[in-house]
Amino acid sequence: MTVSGVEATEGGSRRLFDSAATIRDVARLAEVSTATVSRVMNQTGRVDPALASRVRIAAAQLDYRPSSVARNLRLQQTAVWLLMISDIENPFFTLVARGVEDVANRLGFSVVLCNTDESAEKETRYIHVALQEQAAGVIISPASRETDVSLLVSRGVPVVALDRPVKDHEVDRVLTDSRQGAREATVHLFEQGWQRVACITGPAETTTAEERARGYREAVKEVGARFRPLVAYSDFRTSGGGAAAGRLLDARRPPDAFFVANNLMALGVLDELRRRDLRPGRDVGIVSFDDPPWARLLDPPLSCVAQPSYDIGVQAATMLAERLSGEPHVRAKVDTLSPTLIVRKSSLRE
Amino acid sequence: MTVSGVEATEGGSRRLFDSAATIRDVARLAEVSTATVSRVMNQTGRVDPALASRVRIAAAQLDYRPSSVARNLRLQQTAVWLLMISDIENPFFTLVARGVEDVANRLGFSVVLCNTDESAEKETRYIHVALQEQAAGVIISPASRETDVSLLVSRGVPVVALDRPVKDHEVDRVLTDSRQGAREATVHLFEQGWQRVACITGPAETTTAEERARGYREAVKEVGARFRPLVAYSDFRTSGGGAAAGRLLDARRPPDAFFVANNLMALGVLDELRRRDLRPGRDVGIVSFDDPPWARLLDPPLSCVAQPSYDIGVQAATMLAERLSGEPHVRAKVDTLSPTLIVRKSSLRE
DNA sequence: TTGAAAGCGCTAACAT
DNA sequence: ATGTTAGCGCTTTCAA
Repeated sequence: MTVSGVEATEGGSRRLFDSAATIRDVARLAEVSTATVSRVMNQTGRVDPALASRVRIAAAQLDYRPSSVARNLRLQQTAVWLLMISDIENPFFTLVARGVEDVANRLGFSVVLCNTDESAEKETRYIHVALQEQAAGVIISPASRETDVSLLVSRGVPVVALDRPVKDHEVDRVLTDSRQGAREATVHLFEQGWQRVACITGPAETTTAEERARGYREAVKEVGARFRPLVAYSDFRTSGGGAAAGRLLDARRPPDAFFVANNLMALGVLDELRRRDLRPGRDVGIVSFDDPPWARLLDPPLSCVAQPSYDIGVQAATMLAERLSGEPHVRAKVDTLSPTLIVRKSSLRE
Repeated sequence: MTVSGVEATEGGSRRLFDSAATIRDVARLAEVSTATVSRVMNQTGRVDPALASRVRIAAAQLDYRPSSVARNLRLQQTAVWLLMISDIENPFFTLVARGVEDVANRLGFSVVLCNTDESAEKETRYIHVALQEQAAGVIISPASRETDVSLLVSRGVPVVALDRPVKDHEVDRVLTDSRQGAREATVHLFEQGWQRVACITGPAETTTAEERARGYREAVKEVGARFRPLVAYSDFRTSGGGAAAGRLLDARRPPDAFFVANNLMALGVLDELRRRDLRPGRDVGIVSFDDPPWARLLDPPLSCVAQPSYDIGVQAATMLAERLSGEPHVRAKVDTLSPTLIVRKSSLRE
């Protein structure tokens, strides 16, 4: 933006916009040096109370707000965190974002939300943005396990991985025990008497997708099911989930139950089931990862593997804050939170 | 963050982190002046092809990325837009955000998402952030009609209001015709034979809440209903919607149908109905504003007044871009989009 | 076409 | 305790 706009007119110039007061304006008005103004504003160094109050009055009078741009340039650091999430439309991530934001704001940091859309390219772009804008720290839910944050790490920008780990093992991370959640959900479905439980998971590049498929496979083995695990890889999106369910149901031996690896895909699966007049709890069993706000409202209500989304955000933010204030040399911290199986009617047999 | 970290050790110092290459490093390596490097990087001014390629090679070699912080300070402007939305958990706003983002990115702007939580205080804080960070422009969904963006306007920062107008009438805005949508929805409910249609709307400070209540009232009058309009003011949140529904249903003469002014509150209302064993389409009629992704999945599916959310974002972003490139003196533009009533089973009588 | 140099607004080392 | 001043990395005028 143009902070101070001056328009040339016949015989002179006219102010279009107020221009922001600078530290020099304040210094002039308070009849002190800019150094003193800086000291007063930042509460650094000792300043005579009389001078200090003159400065404060001048600042107020001019509605002075320090330019963070200039400050950042001088300090070579900002108070901004970049939060890169893979899908802003996924309620799991919006809740995580809230957790991050709440902690960050309390500590005086601003959070910039970036949508990577599970795209490695967008991800790379945003990593460069973080570098360019001198982000103080980055919290990222990586699009794939190949996501490379070494650029950030080598420049000394603390990184915390969320939901999924990154290639670089020296990066802090907060994860959900996907495997365990998936296993519980699958075992539960078998225990309810469903015979052929299938799994619809996300892209194979993501560890969450793999771990959830793995937990499912373990469960299939554990209960001694007499069929090969049925795993459909999809994309963690609504449409993908529906399509995967369609394919599975069209097979020669269709499943009679689904463990779906996230809430967006569950939406698609449910849609497909409805289209085929298959009622959860009667014709098919279904459990989804995540516990979106609408899960309880469905008829029948949707059984879920709930993650502590908000807490995941809080935890990640806390870790980042520790890195920023603490020793840079302690080993990477890993925090694994446990999901909870919430049994509702969609997984029970009527 | 500390871009270049040097740690003192016994008898020397050791680099901890790579430090970013600056324009001077590139100039030195390419054996040209910083001015030339700048000209090459920005494609401004003519530069001898030989020099230019030397510069490009040097830049690549050093993995040089211009510091946007320094650039912003020099130019007194950034390429960042602030998008202030009132609730990140509301799918309406996340879709809007996508629309804004897509346009912004195409034009080379970054979008910073800020959550105001319908709080005037947070809103004010973020307005100051925008000023301090020298945002190129601001798109805001104001918490109330008292929201004061004059600070931005007077400093020449273009503002576009979204979903709701702001006090200052000279601000561009893109709105949905709430009144019309509400009227249609209410009339539709009456036409289906529901007798006492109530309205659950948002905070009275917001124009959307008022307009939706107004459309409802007009409809009540229009159909010649023999009762005073039943309007419950709530907070646009899930819990608030449920509470409002509870109060209405506990009254001496409870309603038999609801027009709910947003999707979050509808979630709460539906929850409350279920708790009371009131089935939409059989015991009560219900239409909600917004068309969240889960609306079709409910049983019965939820009738909605759908807004073109994504397009609203696109439109707002386009307006902002026009302001940034165009004459600052044209009058405020207002764009009002029409919502669409989508009839599903929740509003029909079985 | 190219380079030297000023300056954006701020902080901090140094001098007083 | 306060002021002077250099300089963060960049763009741009001005001079060559």
